Amino acid sequence: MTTRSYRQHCGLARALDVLGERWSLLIVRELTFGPKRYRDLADNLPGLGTNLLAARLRTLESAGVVGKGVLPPPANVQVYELTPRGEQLRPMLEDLALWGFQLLPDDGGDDLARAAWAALSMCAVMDREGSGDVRGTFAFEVEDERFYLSLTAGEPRVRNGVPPDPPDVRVVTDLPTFFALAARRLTPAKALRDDLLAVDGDRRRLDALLAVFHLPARAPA
Amino acid sequence: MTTRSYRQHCGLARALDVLGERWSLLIVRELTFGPKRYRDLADNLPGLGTNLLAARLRTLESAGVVGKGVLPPPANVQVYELTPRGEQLRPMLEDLALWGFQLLPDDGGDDLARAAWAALSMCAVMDREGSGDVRGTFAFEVEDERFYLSLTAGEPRVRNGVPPDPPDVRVVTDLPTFFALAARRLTPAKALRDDLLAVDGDRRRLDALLAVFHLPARAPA
DNA sequence: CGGAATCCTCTTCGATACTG
DNA sequence: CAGTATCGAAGAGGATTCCG
Repeated sequence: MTTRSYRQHCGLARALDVLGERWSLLIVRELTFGPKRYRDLADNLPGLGTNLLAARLRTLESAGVVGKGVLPPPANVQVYELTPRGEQLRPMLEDLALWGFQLLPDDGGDDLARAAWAALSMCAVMDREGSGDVRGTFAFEVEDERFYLSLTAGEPRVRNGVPPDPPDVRVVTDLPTFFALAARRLTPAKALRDDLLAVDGDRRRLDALLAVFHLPARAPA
Repeated sequence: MTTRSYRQHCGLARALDVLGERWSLLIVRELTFGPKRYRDLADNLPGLGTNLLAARLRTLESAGVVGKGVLPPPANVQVYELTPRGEQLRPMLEDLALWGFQLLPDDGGDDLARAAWAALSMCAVMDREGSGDVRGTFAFEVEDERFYLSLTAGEPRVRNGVPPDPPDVRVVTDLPTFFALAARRLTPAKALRDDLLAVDGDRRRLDALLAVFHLPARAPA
């Protein structure tokens, strides 16, 4: 498996030698949410064959973008995680996500959707335009997804799993409601009234959070 | 030719549906230097088959990233150029170029090298870290390449061809010397002494320009 | 059972030849 | 000059099997 190269002495071409193959950047996206095991990566990337996943991880590892780690006991399982060099890619992924967001159809069709992916774009917006005075840790449970958004210190971040410390707000909902809230087609108040949403903690923090999320408008091709 | 998609309702995945195929971002890179004809694109992207180039241009065009234009008379030839949506990609290309730069081998091997590609990274550095009080238009003639760097108003930019107005400084050199200057392994003074470089105009401006170009250090894999 | 290597089919890529 | 047509080679996708 001799890795293909553009053979150009150019930073962009070199970056694409490492990251430009199919699925590579989506693997990096998954790892921006925190360390993941092989199986979880495969589950979040349907269509990616197990042989390719292994090959991509090998390529990314030898380029110093991802590394293998071991979760602390009692888990003791092997996980893949971003190295510092991989973490450097986060702002580029966010920029690309915002750029691509304008090309997304309003209706997702039957495409796979994950709330954490939308949360990544939200972080990107807050990174770039500030998050006002919204602070705190927000734990989300959207169908089978568990992730949390921390706006405590530094940059906003989405991480998978449950927060290490009790969150300020805990939000339980389903995927359509989450997307409707993010797109501001629905207010938390109305979602609560219709029993589409459950909130633990200070609800006003959630209102404040959603007020900052003005994702860019979508423009059709 | 039904264009392949990741089928994920995610901005990044959508961006990669459009830009993630082989060669696409390098085509965009070429067009960041200004409008180009089909042949010039093909010449700068060896290894890219003409059928693929046509296919990529079609895909990029239908995604609203590139458009067809016609050069003003008497040229009257068809060119491809970035649309505003394509121009939005410039900062991401620059970020990726800087990220990939650290992975470039010191010795280019027998990879294709272009001075304009290095100039793109230089612009990226100046974009991010400021260009001090360096101002002006710098025309470069590096072997068969003609491009210019403008630091007049707004952001630094590299464009191919010759500047519309007479440049403040005109620099003629060869590729190894250009790279040595950019990497600061060589000073303009010494290059001039060794007859590797010719400068028209205020030479101190060139010194000032090169002083700003501290490209990131390269770290091997 | 999770983490991969193997096999096989299908699509895409890359190079050349060809056409308006 | 600006593409289209063609074809062998390489890569992707899916199922299955192998290892620990």
